[in-house]
Amino acid sequence: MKKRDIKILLVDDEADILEIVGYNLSSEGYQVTTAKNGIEAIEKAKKHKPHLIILDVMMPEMDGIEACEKLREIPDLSNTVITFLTARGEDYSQVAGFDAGADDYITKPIKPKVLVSKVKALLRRLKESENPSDTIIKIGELIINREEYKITNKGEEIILPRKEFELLSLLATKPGKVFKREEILDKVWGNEVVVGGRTIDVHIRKLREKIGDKSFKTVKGVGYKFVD
Amino acid sequence: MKKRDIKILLVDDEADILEIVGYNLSSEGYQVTTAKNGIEAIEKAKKHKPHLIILDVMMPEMDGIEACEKLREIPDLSNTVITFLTARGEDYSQVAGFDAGADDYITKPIKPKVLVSKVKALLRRLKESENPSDTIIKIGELIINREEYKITNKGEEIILPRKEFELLSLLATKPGKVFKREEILDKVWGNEVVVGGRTIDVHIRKLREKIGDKSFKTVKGVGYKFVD
DNA sequence: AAAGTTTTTTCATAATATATTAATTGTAGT
DNA sequence: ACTACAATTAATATATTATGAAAAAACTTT
Repeated sequence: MKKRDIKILLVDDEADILEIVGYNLSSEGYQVTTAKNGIEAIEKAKKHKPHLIILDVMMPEMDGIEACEKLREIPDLSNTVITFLTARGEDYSQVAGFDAGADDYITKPIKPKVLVSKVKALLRRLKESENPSDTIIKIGELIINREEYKITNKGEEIILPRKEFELLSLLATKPGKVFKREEILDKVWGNEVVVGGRTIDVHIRKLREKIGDKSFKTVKGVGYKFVD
Repeated sequence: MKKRDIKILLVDDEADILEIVGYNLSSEGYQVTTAKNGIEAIEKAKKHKPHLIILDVMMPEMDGIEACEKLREIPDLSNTVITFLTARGEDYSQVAGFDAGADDYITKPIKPKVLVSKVKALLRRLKESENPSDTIIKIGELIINREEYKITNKGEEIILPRKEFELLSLLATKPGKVFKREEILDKVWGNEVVVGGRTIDVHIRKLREKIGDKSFKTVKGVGYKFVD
């Protein structure tokens, strides 16, 4: 996601703060919306679906904690990061804040540079969870999550030992392609390692048991392929 | 960060200078460590991870510039400010110093007041850039406050030793993700440090005892993951 | 500086999961 | 039906982790 597509909602009852913090974030390229109390915050949050909400704890009308709880109940905002603005040393509000569903807090007095770098950090977190691209391989009903070393087949979670996992990963990178035994040994075992001729078969068999017989096709004299 | 938590490493071959400068900084409330040559400086820097290093350019054994280059290569010291002590008018060493990665220089003869105010200025810079990254990590009932080095599990506060804390922090940054042993060593221990193969297991065990057995899943042959 | 405490690391051993082999049976393709 | 290769099964070997206890190192307190 590009920086200028990131929306931040800034909530504080002091106009000064809205202005200075808003200015700093805007000049970083973010889209900033402001609200001056909890009620307004919820309205605007529903409307704009911001990625990050910066929420003052002490506010008239509806305080930050209450607002946070309400915000957390809005389904569209489940991925939104919420951070509190709190006076230094207010331990109570910090703890209550986390119960209410906040992700972080920033202490007043606010130093623009600190704030901006904190915002960047929070949004980095957001970005990371955004692209699970190449760590995940999906074929039909089968999902291979390389990061979590986890397989999901027809919604059912399967845990495979390392070699099996890697063998499956390999075959699944190109469904339909026949992988020669040699190639499999090379990629899964590493070609220095010498293993007997039937080792691959055994692993294939285990995969067949766990994933499904028809998914693995034997090509006699050549190798194996994974089919959809 | 509180003043008394700020560590300064002072490096000079002249005992007089160590004493007078050290005294002035200590009485300002900083934690001062000293070294009398470059080699010792590197050892102590690795050990103490100072926030500021004041380094004499002219020293026996290993001169300041060489030491500075070496220091800059230590990963833990990437945020450390390094400043040179140099005789007035030694233009050459000043230039070379910046190439080597110094942030500032102080000219001899040293006037304590000037030095102290310079140090304060340098550390102010540090504070602003102070890594405000993911201060809070929250997973289910577990809250990790990296700023305060504190864990709260089901409302109960837990104090963990550094290594355990850092290991937990790492795993918790991506629940579900399997962290390879290698990666863990790299991020928690720093891969220059060599520890035996079973060290990670032992730390995981401690975490299991303290946080809960089911939260940590081992993936044989790969590593460990934190699960919700 | 010494004694005590906590944390970190190591090491040996047990427990377990995973990988490989080997022997046997099965089967597709000529 | 023969043959070459693959499938199967169970037994065996190997690799990897868990655990307990204790040494070493790092910190604290006196």
